[in-house]
Amino acid sequence: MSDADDEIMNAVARALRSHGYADLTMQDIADESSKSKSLLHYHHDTKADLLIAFLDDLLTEYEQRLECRADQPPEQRIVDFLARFVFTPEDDEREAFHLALLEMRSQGPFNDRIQAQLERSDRLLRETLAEIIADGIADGTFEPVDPDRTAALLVAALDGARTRQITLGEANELPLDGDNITYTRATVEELLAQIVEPILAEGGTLPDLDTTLAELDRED
Amino acid sequence: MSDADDEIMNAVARALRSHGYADLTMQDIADESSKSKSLLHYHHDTKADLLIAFLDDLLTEYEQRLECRADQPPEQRIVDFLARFVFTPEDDEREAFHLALLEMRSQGPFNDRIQAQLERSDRLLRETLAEIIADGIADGTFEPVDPDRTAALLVAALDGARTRQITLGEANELPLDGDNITYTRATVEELLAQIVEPILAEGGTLPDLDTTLAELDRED
DNA sequence: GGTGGCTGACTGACTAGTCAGTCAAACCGA
DNA sequence: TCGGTTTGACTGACTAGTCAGTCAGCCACC
Repeated sequence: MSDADDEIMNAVARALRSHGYADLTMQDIADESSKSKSLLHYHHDTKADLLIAFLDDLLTEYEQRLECRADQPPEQRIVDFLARFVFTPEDDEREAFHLALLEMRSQGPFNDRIQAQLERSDRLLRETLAEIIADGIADGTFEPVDPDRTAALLVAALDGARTRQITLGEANELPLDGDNITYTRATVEELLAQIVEPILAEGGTLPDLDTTLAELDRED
Repeated sequence: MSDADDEIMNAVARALRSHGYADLTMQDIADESSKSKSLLHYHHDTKADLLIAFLDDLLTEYEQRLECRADQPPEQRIVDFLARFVFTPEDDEREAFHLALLEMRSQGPFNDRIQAQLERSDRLLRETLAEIIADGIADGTFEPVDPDRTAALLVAALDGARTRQITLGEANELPLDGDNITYTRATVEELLAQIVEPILAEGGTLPDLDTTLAELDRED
């Protein structure tokens, strides 16, 4: 990608973050970059084209982050996978990213091109997780369960937790355990304890969530 | 609510359904009713006011549906609660309703009034579920678990499943068990088997999902 | 005949997209 | 190496169209 295109995509992200999808104008995007509105049309014929390109960008980057770490054992990979969904409200970047994505998702049913991108992303997410589970069953790490069903449940819970954390704003902390904890964090902890732990084969143990989170932090 | 206001709300729902929140105009809404655009402004000063009123309407009705059935035993109430989230793509009405809600949700972070409504709804949802679980623990139906945490997990999974089913369109069936099954159905089945069943006290059994779905169908 | 519900015609603000033209760097033949 | 030419990135000014919101007035019913 060229420098200019890169700057445009960053500008879209910033504009989307401060205006939201519904109120987004080409001028808003231009204002977030050092370039003019005309340039946006120079590189992308229409506003719709620009937004599709942005979504494609977003999802491609997202997919690339999923691919690494395939060499780890299944129990580490699954904790990794879940841990990647945890974030705090302070992580503005992440929150803005997923809010933009959520807005585009809600436009899916009205726009075939958006929907196609979303389906590609959903399939990859579920298949990646199902593969980890299937690998774990094959090598005896996990008890035999239906990988597709378990993956679908985990992905739904992670998605829901993220959506709620994003849309419920500042006050989204759950007053659990006497302490405040984010929706994503609480959900991942519960999923590990209620879903993943019980399917571990006799004698197996799960990597610690905090340790994994710290490692992921160091990587990025 | 007056007849006119009722007609306006229905028109908003229909317009939202065919145009989506981002492209919705006052004229679109007027076109879906037998009234004029001016009338919309006569009853609601601004477009924002109208949409807030619509959201309030939506959530109030939603909340009322939650309240009934408080006389049932906890294991029936929890299956009821989960079963209410199951729907098929054929159920256009439901799908449109939740799509509209999703679009408004994604606007929450840009609009305080929307966000306040969303928070009220989230709290009610989680508290209702937590209360069912707490009641069940108190009367020995369920093993002692943290009601708030379990409720948060269940609500997140239900929300995520619904969002995915809505946004992934026609091809949203999961090819599970060799047969196609909706995201919401698969998730509720898994939640019952993996989360609810395990916290049932010794000797307890859960009501059948299909039976409960049929009963809910008859009620509406 | 007055009042509340309602309308059509209108307007000013705003928006996506266009277009003619600028400018600097790359290119190229002598 | 120099002059001229082309090219691609980029811009400001413009246009046609759309939108929310206004307003004067209509009309059915009290």
